[in-house]
Amino acid sequence: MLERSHLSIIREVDRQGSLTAAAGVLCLTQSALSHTIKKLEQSLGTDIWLREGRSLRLTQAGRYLLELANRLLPQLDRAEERLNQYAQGKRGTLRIGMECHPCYQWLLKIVAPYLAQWPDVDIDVKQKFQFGGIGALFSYDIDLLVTPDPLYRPGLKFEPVFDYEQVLVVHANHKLATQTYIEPRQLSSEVLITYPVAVDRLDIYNQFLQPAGITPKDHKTIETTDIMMQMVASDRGVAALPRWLVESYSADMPIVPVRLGKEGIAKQIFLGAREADVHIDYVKAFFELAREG
Amino acid sequence: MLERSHLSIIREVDRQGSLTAAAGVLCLTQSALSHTIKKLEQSLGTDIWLREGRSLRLTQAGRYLLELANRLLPQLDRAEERLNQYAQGKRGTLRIGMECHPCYQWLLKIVAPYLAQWPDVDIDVKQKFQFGGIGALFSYDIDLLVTPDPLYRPGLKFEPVFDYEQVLVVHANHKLATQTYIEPRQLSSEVLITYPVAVDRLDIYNQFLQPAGITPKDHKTIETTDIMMQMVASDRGVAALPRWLVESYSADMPIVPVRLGKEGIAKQIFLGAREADVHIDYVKAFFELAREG
DNA sequence: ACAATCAATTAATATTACTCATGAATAAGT
DNA sequence: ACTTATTCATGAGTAATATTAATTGATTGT
Repeated sequence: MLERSHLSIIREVDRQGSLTAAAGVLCLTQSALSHTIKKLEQSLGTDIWLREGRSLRLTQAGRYLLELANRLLPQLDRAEERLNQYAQGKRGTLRIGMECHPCYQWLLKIVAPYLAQWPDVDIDVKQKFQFGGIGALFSYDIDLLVTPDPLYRPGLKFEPVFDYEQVLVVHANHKLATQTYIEPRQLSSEVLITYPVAVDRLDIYNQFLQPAGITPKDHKTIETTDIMMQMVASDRGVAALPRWLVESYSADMPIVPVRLGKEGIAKQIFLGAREADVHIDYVKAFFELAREG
Repeated sequence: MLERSHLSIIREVDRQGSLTAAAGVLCLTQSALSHTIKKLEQSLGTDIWLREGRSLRLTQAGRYLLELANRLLPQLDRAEERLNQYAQGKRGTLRIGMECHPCYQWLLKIVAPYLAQWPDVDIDVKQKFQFGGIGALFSYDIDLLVTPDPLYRPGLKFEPVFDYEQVLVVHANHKLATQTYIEPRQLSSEVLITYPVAVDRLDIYNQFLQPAGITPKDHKTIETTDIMMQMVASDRGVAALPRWLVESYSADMPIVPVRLGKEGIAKQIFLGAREADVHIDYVKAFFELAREG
């Protein structure tokens, strides 16, 4: 079998011009080299060098092998270098899962400085999971999970990364726009726009409408935050979103936030990872940036 | 040091899904494998697999190594094959991939004089590629590619080797047989016979029918040129083929070529190879013969 | 709860690779 | 022409490494 060491020998003999010199560079005795190449030539069934006096000249097969060595060895060297980076936690791919539509804007703010700080780490964001975000973490489809519902299970670690208030967003001229806060029944005549996820995972349902036994007049689902805001801005319905997100849009659009219930709905977003991974440098760094941001 | 055997192990464990099975294929005991990979992981300083119960899952470093293995091992295999041929006094084997059904006839014309000129070179023709002809070139499954769609990428070299006109071939008594050229809509009542490849890779579709928004009455696919010609000769349908090919059949069969559109469809066939190979004398010679032929 | 399967471990053994000492051939110096 | 130095090849002994067989512990499926 043609091994890497054989290719190294062929390259080094070519560079040094003699077995003895090559042996020195390769940290072997001349004898060991001589034995090795003899065995190699036997196993290949063809000579690699023509012995001319006390010097060597490559055969055709030898030239071919030298070419191969010059092509493959650098790749192997680079691979080892990279593996070393993996080993030291300096390089990797962070696959981030998002279970929270409006968090995307927040993530972007974290990712930019992160990429600058960790140039050898790639980031990949996924938003669909067959068995939920937790399942995706366990099955190694993702490495980090951004979610409002942490599920504390052995092997996983979650940490709150930011708090916010979930508010109702309505058109500036909407009849609810001037209220300090609204009650559930005031939504029974409204069109509610939400992201397309299961109803029981929407805070406005499970923390506001359902306890009061209210359903809105109509319920529409929209994938993207931008479009959702525009629907609200054209008074086609109301939506429940983070206050900070609403405020970032309200400068450009006729929309206003209204508190949901007297106390408001307080929310937290968590960042989760497999416990086994949290000690990795570039994972740890992401948590730190997330905590600050 | 990352050796070839390590890459083989990583690839085989991935293929077989378990150490025990891989050990069988690699002619090792399970224990030997376990020892080897443990040592490898230690020397790399990073795990390659996560042990989950009794199964293994690749880490990021492992996935990287698997990729490396899939890229390098075929090259090493190929090299050994080649050295074996050197050992037997052969120059090598030219493995030619064909991505163009009717080019087979053209190839045969080149191959005959080539074999006479290079008695020590064997020729092998392949027609199916898992990841396309370009992929087959990169992964060293083939050395030359005959294709109508050259993809100029670093490391590859393509050269046009012949031009021809793609024509419609119809039965001699067919109503279209006497036309100087035909328009797309004239095919809407015809049965079109093509090779079994994706529609968007057929010139008659993407250069003739689709721009005009026409589809034929029916579409049948046939593997072999001979049968296709016989179908046309028995007036069961029409086909689009190179003019020179049609003319080589038209002496024996009642078929005639008809121009597709006023200007006709001009086509070029390219011969491609890895840049690293084009200087090899017997590869260069093939290019030269192809250019002349 | 049981049998089956898999990976890890241990200790003994076999194989391989290396070194040292030496020899034969070649090139260079006097 | 005769050293002298250098280079590669060889053989025997040894050190290093790889492999095996047997066993354990854990996990999975029935």
